[in-house]
Amino acid sequence: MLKEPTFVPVGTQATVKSLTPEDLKAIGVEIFFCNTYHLYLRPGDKAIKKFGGLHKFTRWDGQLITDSGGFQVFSLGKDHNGAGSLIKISEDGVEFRSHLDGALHFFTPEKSIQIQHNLGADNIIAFDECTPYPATKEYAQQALDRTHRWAVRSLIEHKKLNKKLNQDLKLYGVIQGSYYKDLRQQSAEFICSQDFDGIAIGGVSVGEPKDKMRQAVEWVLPYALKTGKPIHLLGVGEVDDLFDFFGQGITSMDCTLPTRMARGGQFLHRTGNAKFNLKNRFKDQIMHIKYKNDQTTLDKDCQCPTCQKYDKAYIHHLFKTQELLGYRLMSLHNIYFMTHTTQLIRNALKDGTFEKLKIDWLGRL
RNA sequence: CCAGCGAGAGCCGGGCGGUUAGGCAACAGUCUGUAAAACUGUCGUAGGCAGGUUCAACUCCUGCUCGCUGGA
Repeated sequence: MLKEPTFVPVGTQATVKSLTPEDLKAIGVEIFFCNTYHLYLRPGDKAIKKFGGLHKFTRWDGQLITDSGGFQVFSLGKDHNGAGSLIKISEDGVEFRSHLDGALHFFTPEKSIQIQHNLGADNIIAFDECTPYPATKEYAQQALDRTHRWAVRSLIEHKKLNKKLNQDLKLYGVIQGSYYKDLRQQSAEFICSQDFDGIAIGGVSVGEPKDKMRQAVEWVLPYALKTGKPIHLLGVGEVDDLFDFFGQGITSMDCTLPTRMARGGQFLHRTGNAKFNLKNRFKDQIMHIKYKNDQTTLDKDCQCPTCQKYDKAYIHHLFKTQELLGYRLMSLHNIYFMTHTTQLIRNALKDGTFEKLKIDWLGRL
């Protein structure tokens, strides 16, 4: 499990897109996040189990965490360009229509946990519903109660399997509650009272304004901190989030953003001291015409493998020509930026210099 | 010299007497437990030139220019 602030890149299909395990090691990655739903569909959890589990399959000897499929209840539930919802939720579980071939699959909490045990990540997550935003209070309450019942079922199945398979996977329970204070607190109280190994905060970064997200986390944090267990913030990871949440005791967060942005040509960087916290302060687009002849690196003083050798003009060219190397170099850089910044935060928290560091970066506390 | 065909935005290109072609490129924006090497927006009254017919022409007609093909 993760004891210190850790940024967790996302490798949905058992790969952080475009990078090898050696790359990940080189840029300070300790753990990455795989997905139960996607790996269940392809290549299949049983296949992965036969290969000896995710670690052997991927040749990654660091830690791994799998998501339960709970986020897909949200993301596949949305209409994508009028394609219609691919899921149906009931008390027992969720009916998924595969986005690959339309076939029906049914996930229950037990099934999600079974799949996750087959996949064999070090850390796994209870099956939940990532509540869409906005949600009515009635719906949020109903979804929350169901998620709690699923949490208990997940926990029971997990303990059973850990014993049966002689494994010691760690299970995170997920707090939901949408954007209602009493529901969030109710959820925090319940999840924190159960025998989970870690606490995850979910249902955030689903389209809500950022101040609401911060508030929802703050409602819940006192309960989670009291348990002394690792606290994972699901799906969050803009640069300012690292400071806002690690600073308050969150121990890990995962996010697709650094890798997804990388593939879109956006690179993370830090330029000078911020007097105020401009949106987009930490990101820029390599394909902008102004970088066509720019022979400086993506970020001044960056120690990542990309910035050790390559300049903006070259990476600009790789993106304009859609060369695969561009995605790779940019992913290396962005993830390094996240892990390195997290490392700075770790150190500052130990030294007691965190507030100074945060003001230095964000221009605020 | 004659005949046939063709000419459209930076490039390619379908259609049509009236109302957005479309694609690519270019430029910009968006992305927070990945249906994402994705998505969105902008590319300005573009129609080889000159006339004619018509309420209305990129579309029909005439001439010219240029290009391709074939023939003397």
